[in-house]
Amino acid sequence: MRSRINNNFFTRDVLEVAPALLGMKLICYDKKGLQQSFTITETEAYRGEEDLACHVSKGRTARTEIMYHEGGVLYVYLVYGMHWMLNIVTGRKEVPQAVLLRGIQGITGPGRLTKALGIDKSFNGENMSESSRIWLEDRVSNPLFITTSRIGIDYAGPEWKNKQWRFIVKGLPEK
DNA sequence: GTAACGATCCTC
DNA sequence: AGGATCGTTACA
Repeated sequence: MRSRINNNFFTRDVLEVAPALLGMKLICYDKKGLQQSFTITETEAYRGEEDLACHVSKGRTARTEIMYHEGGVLYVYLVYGMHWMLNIVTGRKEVPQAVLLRGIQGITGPGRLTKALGIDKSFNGENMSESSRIWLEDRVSNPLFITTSRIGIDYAGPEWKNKQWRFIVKGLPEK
């Protein structure tokens, strides 16, 4: 029996948490109230105000306030007017970081992921170690993974664009 | 009040 | 290659 991941896991640095999420089970109730289970296959790290790809680099605002919370809560926001992005806040209080969930088994792409799970704005701020509708369960083994640069952040400039902060389970089936 | 811009995805 | 589509943000 796997156990629910508690807050000690999320309060670590995002660069530890992002790869450690690979292979974990994301349990979530869908729109019909049915419990669904998904293996996490792709994540991306966003780390602090100095990281020009991270939303908090543009200042502490109403939207990004949740990233300053202690790790373990969700940061959900809308991009391009139509896609919800699901992030897990990490690190200690006042240390703004988050992991973007980009893929789960059978589904690639952060927008497709939230659509499949029924994630929307109502999940913003949800606590992963206490929520009754979404949580994580420990992995059985540590999957091998590769790293690449992050996607869709050209505006952040080469230094941050080139950080190998995207983590993908190795050997995923094609499409 | 207005305007610009996305941590994307689908279709052509 | 281009369009969809709207919340957030900055600025007047």
